[in-house]
Amino acid sequence: MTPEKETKERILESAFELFSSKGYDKVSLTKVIEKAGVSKGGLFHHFDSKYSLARDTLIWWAQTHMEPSFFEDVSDEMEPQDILIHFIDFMISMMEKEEGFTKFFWSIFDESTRREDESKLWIDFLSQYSLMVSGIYEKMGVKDPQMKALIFLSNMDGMALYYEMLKKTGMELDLNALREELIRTYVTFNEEVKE
Amino acid sequence: MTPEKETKERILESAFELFSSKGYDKVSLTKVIEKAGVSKGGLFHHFDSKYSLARDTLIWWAQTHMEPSFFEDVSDEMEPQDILIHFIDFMISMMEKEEGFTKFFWSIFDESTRREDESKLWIDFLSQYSLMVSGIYEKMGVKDPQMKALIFLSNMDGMALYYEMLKKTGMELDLNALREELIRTYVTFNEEVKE
Amino acid sequence: MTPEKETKERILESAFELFSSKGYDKVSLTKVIEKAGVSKGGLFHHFDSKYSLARDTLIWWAQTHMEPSFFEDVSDEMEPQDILIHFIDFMISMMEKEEGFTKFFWSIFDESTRREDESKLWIDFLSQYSLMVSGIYEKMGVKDPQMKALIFLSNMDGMALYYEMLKKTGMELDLNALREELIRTYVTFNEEVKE
Amino acid sequence: MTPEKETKERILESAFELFSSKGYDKVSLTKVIEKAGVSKGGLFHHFDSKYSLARDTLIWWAQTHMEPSFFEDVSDEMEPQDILIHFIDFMISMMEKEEGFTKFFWSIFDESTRREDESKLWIDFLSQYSLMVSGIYEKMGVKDPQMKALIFLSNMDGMALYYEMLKKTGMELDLNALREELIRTYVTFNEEVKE
DNA sequence: CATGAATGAGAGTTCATTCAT
DNA sequence: CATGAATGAACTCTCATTCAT
Repeated sequence: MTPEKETKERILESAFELFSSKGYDKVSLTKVIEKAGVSKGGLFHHFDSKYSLARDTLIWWAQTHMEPSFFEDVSDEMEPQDILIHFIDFMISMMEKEEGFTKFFWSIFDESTRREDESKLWIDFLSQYSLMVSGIYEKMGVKDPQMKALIFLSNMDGMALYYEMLKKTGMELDLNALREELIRTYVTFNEEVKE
Repeated sequence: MTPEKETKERILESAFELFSSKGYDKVSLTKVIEKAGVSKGGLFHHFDSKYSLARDTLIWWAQTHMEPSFFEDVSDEMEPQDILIHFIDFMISMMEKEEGFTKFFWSIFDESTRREDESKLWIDFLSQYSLMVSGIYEKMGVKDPQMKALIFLSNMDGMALYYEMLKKTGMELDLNALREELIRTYVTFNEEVKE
Repeated sequence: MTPEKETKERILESAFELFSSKGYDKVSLTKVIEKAGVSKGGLFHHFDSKYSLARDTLIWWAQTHMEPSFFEDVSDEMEPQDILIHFIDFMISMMEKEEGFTKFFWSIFDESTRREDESKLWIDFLSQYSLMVSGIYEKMGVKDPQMKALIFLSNMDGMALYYEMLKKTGMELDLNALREELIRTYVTFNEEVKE
Repeated sequence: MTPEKETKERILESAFELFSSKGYDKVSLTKVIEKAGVSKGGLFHHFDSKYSLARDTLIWWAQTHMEPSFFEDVSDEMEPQDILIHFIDFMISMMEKEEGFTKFFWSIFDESTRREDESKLWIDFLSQYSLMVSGIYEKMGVKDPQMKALIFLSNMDGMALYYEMLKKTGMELDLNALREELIRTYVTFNEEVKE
């Protein structure tokens, strides 16, 4: 590895830790450089602005940490239901390991609208999951697969926020029970009755 | 009305508009006083700090605008399912009318965790809805009514965030289709098959 | 005098001294507040930005120091030539007393174009002198009075710059000789020969 | 041409364009290297500092672009008046073609005073024109030829600044009328009456 | 000769908060 | 009750300059 890559990566890692635990507005670039062990100028040599640092950090993290760990266990031969369950398990493990990711995502999305960043970043981000899930629901014969997918995905995000809130207010959430109820809600909702 | 009340209320209204459209961090008290037409000192006469202004604004708004409009149409004699549908309709109308409310709520909750107090406030806030919804699911014979209620509520919040995101990225959401799919997911999930 | 006025005036005085001796770009707001004995916030309470501080300082100084001292000795009954001589004397005394004024003026004008400040400030500033001088040349029967006025005024500015340059390079300028040659050039240019 | 010369010349050309259009302080070396297509290190290999780049750029430009085009049409056999007219025409063409040159010159002179050296440079620069013009006025029998020359030269500079200001404020200047009035002021001032 | 990563002091600006009036 | 002048720490960002490669 060249020194360049090391520095940039050190900044990205520090930035991710800070942004995901505090959110965009509560992180100062001074904190980032202190954590990364770089100078002010060093940071701006690699990133144009705070916003572009945050956006690049999000993309970098999604591409290097999130997507590989999600897609490596998903194959086309899997049963639709199993992919949904995999998704649920994946989100639950994300809640546990990368607590602030949801907050990070939303705070940067929020900033992007303020900056009128017209990139299709967010649509693309959502689309890859939305298409997959709606495809599954289509196979499962659900009436409005796209809407179902949207409800499912928004619930994953909402749940991650609730998980953090409950944790911070001192309430433990039984993740196993959560998993089972999510499966009942989104996977086996019409099987219980059938059988 | 005494002049004092008028001033305080003017501040609360201005604060709500600003906080809900921009979020806690992006609103400066200078903007609030300009909108409310009061002085800096006037604001600090009524509120101890920016945080307490935001918190009081949230509570005030929930008590005067949200809760009355929610509970006025709910009675004990209603069918459980109808209360759920009422809840869904209420949330959808909130999404339309008070766009930023969810963002406002979360940004202030976030801020409160930095202050390490007030956690009871949020538990109480959540509880009144959580208890009601889990009570309904209990009557409906759902396996884990509390978890179902949590999933339902977190979905309402997640959906509100998605609604804003989609709107800002230029995508329209068919609220009628959303309503029907939410009803299928949370109300009639086991009826479709029965009949 | 109210305390408010004192602070603002202290800032304006300090700003004028610094801006006129160093020029817009070489003055930092930190230097201004140190000289004025105010805090950063105090400065921004009275002025919106560095540029508006500089612009307001220029206007303030022109209105309180320059224009009164110029116009108090000018009356409508004066001979046209005497007004021109008064103007020349005035400019020479400005060169001596307020060395950097010309540099200050041009550096702020330059900044204003960068900011696309569309105010008619500069045209108004120039116009009041231009109209007066061209009126005089009209009475004197000069062929193109407006152009003559423009040449005269631009020479006053150019001379002020040269005066500073020569002083800084260690060369003294005989102001009496300058005055006489300026009078020959702009006032009595056709009299020498007549008589 | 060696590659070195090409690089250095590319830097000088880019630097001149930028410095003359924006002035010393508003040009960053990053802009210069971007325009010239060289690296940071490459620039500092050829020039010791920003100031020395600017100073060398000014000298280079004067020697390669300005002086040749001025002196090539001037010969010792010309009538004194014709040389003055040539000077006026030259300045007017400079105003049109190389708008920012005057601003560039003054901003670098200003910078040099902060360095407390190099003053000889500016005296030499001024002297070659000053001596020439005062020599002409001596031949023409003017009372104080040196002062007249100084007034003439300072007027050329002042006029260039006014020309830019008027242009930026949207006012067109009739350059033919300007030329004629300048000739009346500095060349034929005592002829009109004679005849 | 040339590169570009890295530095760090300093720039203009924002903002919650205080307090004399 | 209300005013708004004043504070100063913290913010994002710029820049000339250095130096290992």
